[in-house]
Amino acid sequence: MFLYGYTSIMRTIDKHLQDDFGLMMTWYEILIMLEHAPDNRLTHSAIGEGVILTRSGVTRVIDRMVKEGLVAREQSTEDRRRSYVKMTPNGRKALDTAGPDHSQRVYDLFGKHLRAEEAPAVLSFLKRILSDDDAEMAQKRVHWSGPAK
Amino acid sequence: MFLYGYTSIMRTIDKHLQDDFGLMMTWYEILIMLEHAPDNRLTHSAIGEGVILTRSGVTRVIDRMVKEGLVAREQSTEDRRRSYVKMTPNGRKALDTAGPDHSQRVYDLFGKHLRAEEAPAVLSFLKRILSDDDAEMAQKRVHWSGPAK
DNA sequence: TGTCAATTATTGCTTTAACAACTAATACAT
DNA sequence: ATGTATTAGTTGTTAAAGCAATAATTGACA
Repeated sequence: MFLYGYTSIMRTIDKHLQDDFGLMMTWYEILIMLEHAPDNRLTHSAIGEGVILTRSGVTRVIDRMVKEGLVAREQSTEDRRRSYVKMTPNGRKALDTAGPDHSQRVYDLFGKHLRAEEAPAVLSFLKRILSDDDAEMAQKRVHWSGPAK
Repeated sequence: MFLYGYTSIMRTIDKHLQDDFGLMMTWYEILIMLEHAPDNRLTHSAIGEGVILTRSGVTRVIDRMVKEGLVAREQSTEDRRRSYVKMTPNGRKALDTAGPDHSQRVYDLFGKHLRAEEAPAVLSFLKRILSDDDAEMAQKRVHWSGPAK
Protein backbone atom coordinates (compact mmCIF):
# COMPACT_ATOMS: atom_id res chain seq x y z
CA MET A 1 0.00 0.00 0.00
CA PHE A 2 1.16 3.48 -0.79
CA LEU A 3 0.42 4.87 2.60
CA TYR A 4 2.46 2.26 4.30
CA GLY A 5 5.46 2.71 2.07
CA TYR A 6 5.48 6.41 2.25
CA THR A 7 5.08 6.59 5.98
CA SER A 8 7.84 4.12 6.41
CA ILE A 9 10.20 6.09 4.21
CA MET A 10 9.39 9.32 5.95
CA ARG A 11 10.19 7.74 9.27
CA THR A 12 13.50 6.61 7.95
CA ILE A 13 14.43 10.06 6.76
CA ASP A 14 13.21 11.70 9.91
CA LYS A 15 15.10 9.34 12.12
CA HIS A 16 18.34 9.85 10.27
CA LEU A 17 18.04 13.60 10.49
CA GLN A 18 17.40 13.40 14.17
CA ASP A 19 19.99 10.84 15.06
CA ASP A 20 22.76 12.28 12.95
CA PHE A 21 22.11 15.99 13.25
CA GLY A 22 19.59 16.49 16.02
CA LEU A 23 17.19 18.08 13.58
CA MET A 24 13.52 17.39 13.52
CA MET A 25 12.38 17.10 9.93
CA THR A 26 10.13 20.07 10.45
CA TRP A 27 13.11 22.09 11.58
CA TYR A 28 15.02 21.13 8.52
CA GLU A 29 12.21 22.16 6.25
CA ILE A 30 11.80 25.46 8.01
CA LEU A 31 15.49 26.15 7.63
CA ILE A 32 15.21 25.39 3.93
CA MET A 33 12.33 27.81 3.63
CA LEU A 34 14.30 30.48 5.43
CA GLU A 35 17.30 29.89 3.26
CA HIS A 36 15.29 30.82 0.20
CA ALA A 37 13.36 33.65 1.79
CA PRO A 38 14.30 37.29 1.28
CA ASP A 39 16.64 38.30 4.05
CA ASN A 40 16.33 34.76 5.38
CA ARG A 41 13.23 35.53 7.33
CA LEU A 42 9.54 34.74 7.23
CA THR A 43 6.46 35.31 9.32
CA HIS A 44 4.89 32.58 11.35
CA SER A 45 1.99 32.34 8.94
CA ALA A 46 4.23 31.83 5.96
CA ILE A 47 6.01 29.09 7.77
CA GLY A 48 2.78 27.46 8.75
CA GLU A 49 1.64 27.28 5.16
CA GLY A 50 4.88 25.83 3.97
CA VAL A 51 5.18 23.17 6.59
CA ILE A 52 1.48 22.52 7.16
CA LEU A 53 1.22 23.34 10.79
CA THR A 54 -1.40 25.26 12.69
CA ARG A 55 -0.54 28.60 14.15
CA SER A 56 -0.04 27.23 17.60
CA GLY A 57 2.12 24.51 16.16
CA VAL A 58 4.35 27.06 14.50
CA THR A 59 4.67 29.08 17.67
CA ARG A 60 5.90 26.08 19.54
CA VAL A 61 8.21 24.74 16.91
CA ILE A 62 9.80 28.14 16.64
CA ASP A 63 10.08 28.31 20.40
CA ARG A 64 12.18 25.18 20.34
CA MET A 65 14.27 26.32 17.43
CA VAL A 66 14.95 29.60 19.17
CA LYS A 67 16.00 27.73 22.24
CA GLU A 68 18.41 25.74 20.10
CA GLY A 69 19.73 28.92 18.56
CA LEU A 70 18.78 27.99 15.01
CA VAL A 71 16.51 30.98 14.45
CA ALA A 72 15.64 34.22 16.15
CA ARG A 73 12.43 36.17 16.39
CA GLU A 74 12.25 39.78 15.24
CA GLN A 75 9.20 41.88 15.83
CA SER A 76 8.08 43.56 12.65
CA THR A 77 8.00 47.33 12.75
CA GLU A 78 5.42 47.93 10.04
CA ASP A 79 2.86 45.56 11.47
CA ARG A 80 3.44 45.01 15.13
CA ARG A 81 1.37 41.88 15.22
CA ARG A 82 3.90 40.09 13.14
CA SER A 83 6.92 38.23 14.29
CA TYR A 84 9.59 37.48 11.79
CA VAL A 85 11.56 34.33 12.16
CA LYS A 86 15.10 34.73 10.96
CA MET A 87 17.75 32.12 10.40
CA THR A 88 20.78 32.61 12.62
CA PRO A 89 24.37 31.84 11.57
CA ASN A 90 24.01 28.81 13.74
CA GLY A 91 20.95 27.79 11.83
CA ARG A 92 22.74 28.13 8.55
CA LYS A 93 25.56 26.05 9.85
CA ALA A 94 23.18 23.31 10.88
CA LEU A 95 21.59 23.39 7.47
CA ASP A 96 24.90 23.25 5.68
CA THR A 97 25.97 20.34 7.77
CA ALA A 98 22.84 18.28 7.41
CA GLY A 99 21.99 19.29 3.87
CA PRO A 100 24.26 17.14 1.73
CA ASP A 101 23.69 14.09 3.83
CA HIS A 102 19.98 14.55 3.77
CA SER A 103 19.86 15.12 0.04
CA GLN A 104 21.85 12.01 -0.51
CA ARG A 105 19.43 10.08 1.62
CA VAL A 106 16.41 11.36 -0.22
CA TYR A 107 18.12 10.50 -3.44
CA ASP A 108 18.85 6.99 -2.23
CA LEU A 109 15.29 6.47 -1.21
CA PHE A 110 13.53 8.11 -4.11
CA GLY A 111 15.61 9.56 -6.86
CA LYS A 112 17.90 6.64 -7.37
CA HIS A 113 14.99 4.53 -8.47
CA LEU A 114 13.80 6.90 -11.11
CA ARG A 115 14.95 5.74 -14.52
CA ALA A 116 15.36 8.19 -17.32
CA GLU A 117 12.59 6.69 -19.42
CA GLU A 118 10.18 6.90 -16.55
CA ALA A 119 10.95 10.40 -15.46
CA PRO A 120 8.53 12.31 -17.66
CA ALA A 121 5.59 10.10 -16.81
CA VAL A 122 6.26 10.08 -13.10
CA LEU A 123 6.87 13.78 -12.87
CA SER A 124 3.82 14.81 -14.80
CA PHE A 125 1.73 12.45 -12.72
CA LEU A 126 3.01 13.91 -9.49
CA LYS A 127 2.58 17.42 -10.73
CA ARG A 128 -1.03 16.80 -11.54
CA ILE A 129 -1.69 15.36 -8.12
CA LEU A 130 -0.10 18.25 -6.35
CA SER A 131 -1.71 21.01 -8.32
CA ASP A 132 -5.07 19.44 -7.72
CA ASP A 133 -4.36 19.28 -4.04
CA ASP A 134 -3.33 22.90 -4.04
CA ALA A 135 -6.69 23.82 -5.40
CA GLU A 136 -8.37 21.92 -2.64
CA MET A 137 -6.11 23.44 -0.05
CA ALA A 138 -6.95 26.92 -1.21
CA GLN A 139 -10.42 26.41 0.17
CA LYS A 140 -9.17 24.70 3.28
CA ARG A 141 -6.94 27.58 4.05
CA VAL A 142 -9.85 29.59 5.29
CA HIS A 143 -10.62 26.82 7.60
CA TRP A 144 -7.03 26.50 8.53
CA SER A 145 -6.25 30.08 9.14
CA GLY A 146 -8.84 30.51 11.81
CA PRO A 147 -12.07 29.06 13.08
CA ALA A 148 -14.31 28.83 10.05
CA LYS A 149 -16.90 31.55 10.18
CA MET B 1 8.07 19.53 -2.63
CA PHE B 2 7.09 15.92 -2.23
CA LEU B 3 6.86 16.00 1.49
CA TYR B 4 4.52 18.93 1.47
CA GLY B 5 2.20 17.49 -1.09
CA TYR B 6 1.99 14.12 0.44
CA THR B 7 1.42 15.35 3.95
CA SER B 8 -1.24 17.65 2.75
CA ILE B 9 -3.06 14.91 0.92
CA MET B 10 -2.87 12.58 3.86
CA ARG B 11 -4.37 15.23 6.07
CA THR B 12 -7.21 15.66 3.64
CA ILE B 13 -7.98 11.98 3.61
CA ASP B 14 -7.63 11.69 7.35
CA LYS B 15 -9.90 14.60 8.01
CA HIS B 16 -12.63 13.28 5.76
CA LEU B 17 -12.55 9.89 7.40
CA GLN B 18 -12.82 11.46 10.79
CA ASP B 19 -15.42 14.04 10.06
CA ASP B 20 -17.67 11.81 8.01
CA PHE B 21 -17.28 8.50 9.79
CA GLY B 22 -15.53 9.16 13.07
CA LEU B 23 -12.68 6.91 12.03
CA MET B 24 -9.06 7.69 12.60
CA MET B 25 -7.09 6.71 9.52
CA THR B 26 -5.16 4.22 11.60
CA TRP B 27 -8.39 2.63 12.65
CA TYR B 28 -9.49 2.33 9.09
CA GLU B 29 -6.27 0.68 8.09
CA ILE B 30 -6.44 -1.72 10.97
CA LEU B 31 -9.96 -2.67 10.01
CA ILE B 32 -8.79 -3.30 6.47
CA MET B 33 -6.04 -5.55 7.76
CA LEU B 34 -8.49 -7.45 9.90
CA GLU B 35 -10.87 -7.82 7.02
CA HIS B 36 -8.24 -9.72 5.07
CA ALA B 37 -6.87 -11.69 7.99
CA PRO B 38 -7.83 -15.30 8.65
CA ASP B 39 -10.82 -15.33 10.96
CA ASN B 40 -10.66 -11.53 10.94
CA ARG B 41 -8.12 -11.40 13.69
CA LEU B 42 -4.48 -10.54 14.19
CA THR B 43 -2.01 -10.18 17.01
CA HIS B 44 -0.81 -6.82 18.19
CA SER B 45 2.57 -7.36 16.61
CA ALA B 46 1.11 -8.08 13.21
CA ILE B 47 -0.93 -4.93 13.41
CA GLY B 48 2.06 -2.92 14.45
CA GLU B 49 4.00 -4.01 11.40
CA GLY B 50 1.19 -3.25 9.06
CA VAL B 51 0.40 0.15 10.37
CA ILE B 52 3.88 1.15 11.48
CA LEU B 53 3.26 1.74 15.12
CA THR B 54 5.29 0.78 18.13
CA ARG B 55 3.98 -1.86 20.46
CA SER B 56 2.77 0.65 22.97
CA GLY B 57 1.10 2.55 20.20
CA VAL B 58 -0.78 -0.52 19.12
CA THR B 59 -1.91 -1.27 22.64
CA ARG B 60 -3.40 2.15 22.95
CA VAL B 61 -4.99 2.35 19.56
CA ILE B 62 -6.63 -0.98 20.19
CA ASP B 63 -7.78 0.21 23.58
CA ARG B 64 -9.65 3.00 21.90
CA MET B 65 -11.06 0.79 19.19
CA VAL B 66 -12.29 -1.65 21.80
CA LYS B 67 -13.96 1.17 23.63
CA GLU B 68 -15.72 2.13 20.40
CA GLY B 69 -16.78 -1.46 19.87
CA LEU B 70 -14.97 -1.85 16.55
CA VAL B 71 -12.77 -4.72 17.67
CA ALA B 72 -12.48 -7.08 20.61
CA ARG B 73 -9.50 -8.65 22.27
CA GLU B 74 -9.21 -12.40 22.61
CA GLN B 75 -6.49 -13.97 24.64
CA SER B 76 -4.71 -16.66 22.66
CA THR B 77 -4.83 -20.11 24.16
CA GLU B 78 -1.71 -21.54 22.53
CA ASP B 79 0.55 -18.70 23.53
CA ARG B 80 -0.81 -16.87 26.50
CA ARG B 81 1.33 -13.85 25.89
CA ARG B 82 -0.60 -13.07 22.78
CA SER B 83 -3.75 -11.10 22.42
CA TYR B 84 -5.72 -11.41 19.28
CA VAL B 85 -7.59 -8.44 18.00
CA LYS B 86 -10.76 -9.41 16.24
CA MET B 87 -13.09 -7.32 14.18
CA THR B 88 -16.58 -7.10 15.63
CA PRO B 89 -19.76 -6.93 13.55
CA ASN B 90 -19.80 -3.31 14.47
CA GLY B 91 -16.31 -2.92 13.10
CA ARG B 92 -17.32 -4.51 9.84
CA LYS B 93 -20.26 -2.25 9.59
CA ALA B 94 -18.07 0.80 10.06
CA LEU B 95 -15.72 -0.46 7.39
CA ASP B 96 -18.51 -1.14 4.95
CA THR B 97 -19.91 2.29 5.52
CA ALA B 98 -16.69 4.20 5.16
CA GLY B 99 -15.06 2.00 2.56
CA PRO B 100 -16.65 3.13 -0.70
CA ASP B 101 -16.46 6.76 0.20
CA HIS B 102 -12.86 6.46 1.22
CA SER B 103 -11.87 4.57 -1.90
CA GLN B 104 -13.50 7.18 -4.01
CA ARG B 105 -11.57 9.86 -2.22
CA VAL B 106 -8.26 8.12 -2.65
CA TYR B 107 -9.08 7.68 -6.28
CA ASP B 108 -9.91 11.34 -6.66
CA LEU B 109 -6.68 12.36 -5.05
CA PHE B 110 -4.36 9.86 -6.66
CA GLY B 111 -5.76 7.41 -9.12
CA LYS B 112 -7.72 9.85 -11.17
CA HIS B 113 -4.52 11.56 -12.21
CA LEU B 114 -2.84 8.46 -13.48
CA ARG B 115 -3.08 8.28 -17.24
CA ALA B 116 -2.91 4.99 -18.99
CA GLU B 117 0.35 5.76 -20.78
CA GLU B 118 1.99 6.68 -17.54
CA ALA B 119 0.81 3.78 -15.48
CA PRO B 120 3.61 1.32 -16.23
CA ALA B 121 6.35 3.82 -15.53
CA VAL B 122 4.82 5.12 -12.35
CA LEU B 123 4.00 1.72 -10.98
CA SER B 124 7.36 0.21 -11.63
CA PHE B 125 9.00 3.24 -10.09
CA LEU B 126 6.92 2.98 -6.96
CA LYS B 127 7.47 -0.71 -6.75
CA ARG B 128 11.20 -0.27 -6.82
CA ILE B 129 11.08 2.33 -4.08
CA LEU B 130 8.95 0.20 -1.84
CA SER B 131 10.87 -3.00 -2.26
CA ASP B 132 14.05 -1.17 -1.46
CA ASP B 133 12.46 0.27 1.61
CA ASP B 134 11.31 -3.16 2.66
CA ALA B 135 14.85 -4.36 2.59
CA GLU B 136 15.89 -1.50 4.79
CA MET B 137 12.99 -2.12 7.11
CA ALA B 138 13.97 -5.74 7.52
CA GLN B 139 16.99 -4.59 9.42
CA LYS B 140 15.08 -1.96 11.28
CA ARG B 141 12.60 -4.49 12.46
CA VAL B 142 15.06 -5.75 15.01
CA HIS B 143 15.33 -2.26 16.23
CA TRP B 144 11.64 -1.85 16.13
CA SER B 145 10.61 -5.00 17.81
CA GLY B 146 12.54 -4.35 20.95
CA PRO B 147 15.42 -2.38 22.36
CA ALA B 148 18.33 -3.00 20.05
CA LYS B 149 20.76 -5.36 21.69
C1' DT C 1 15.32 -29.89 34.14
C1' DG C 2 16.51 -25.60 35.50
C1' DT C 3 18.37 -21.28 34.26
C1' DC C 4 18.91 -17.70 31.04
C1' DA C 5 17.36 -15.49 26.81
C1' DA C 6 13.81 -13.90 23.77
C1' DT C 7 9.06 -12.60 22.79
C1' DT C 8 4.39 -10.27 23.70
C1' DA C 9 1.94 -6.96 25.60
C1' DT C 10 1.19 -3.19 29.07
C1' DT C 11 2.20 1.02 31.78
C1' DG C 12 4.65 5.52 33.05
C1' DC C 13 6.53 9.39 31.20
C1' DT C 14 7.54 12.77 27.64
C1' DT C 15 7.05 15.13 23.23
C1' DT C 16 4.51 16.95 19.32
C1' DA C 17 0.74 19.04 17.49
C1' DA C 18 -4.26 20.14 17.10
C1' DC C 19 -8.31 22.89 18.79
C1' DA C 20 -10.25 26.61 21.21
C1' DA C 21 -10.08 30.70 23.71
C1' DC C 22 -7.65 34.86 24.21
C1' DT C 23 -4.74 39.28 23.40
C1' DA C 24 -2.99 42.71 20.55
C1' DA C 25 -2.84 45.20 16.42
C1' DT C 26 -4.60 46.67 11.98
C1' DA C 27 -8.29 47.35 8.33
C1' DC C 28 -12.80 48.71 7.07
C1' DA C 29 -17.33 50.88 7.02
C1' DT C 30 -20.33 54.11 8.02
C1' DA D 1 -13.38 59.00 13.89
C1' DT D 2 -15.07 55.29 16.14
C1' DG D 3 -16.85 50.88 16.52
C1' DT D 4 -16.67 46.28 14.27
C1' DA D 5 -14.34 42.77 11.88
C1' DT D 6 -9.94 40.54 10.51
C1' DT D 7 -5.53 39.06 11.13
C1' DA D 8 -1.18 37.49 13.83
C1' DG D 9 0.46 35.22 17.34
C1' DT D 10 0.29 33.01 22.15
C1' DT D 11 -1.44 29.99 25.83
C1' DG D 12 -4.34 26.20 28.06
C1' DT D 13 -5.86 21.81 27.40
C1' DT D 14 -6.17 17.38 25.22
C1' DA D 15 -4.97 13.44 22.19
C1' DA D 16 -1.72 10.46 19.81
C1' DA D 17 2.45 8.12 19.70
C1' DG D 18 7.39 7.16 20.94
C1' DC D 19 10.83 5.32 24.38
C1' DA D 20 12.07 2.90 28.43
C1' DA D 21 11.03 -0.15 32.00
C1' DT D 22 8.23 -3.99 33.55
C1' DA D 23 5.44 -8.33 33.78
C1' DA D 24 4.29 -12.61 32.00
C1' DT D 25 5.14 -16.32 28.98
C1' DT D 26 7.64 -19.32 26.10
C1' DG D 27 11.99 -21.14 24.03
C1' DA D 28 16.73 -22.97 24.15
C1' DC D 29 20.46 -25.46 25.71
C1' DA D 30 23.66 -27.40 28.73
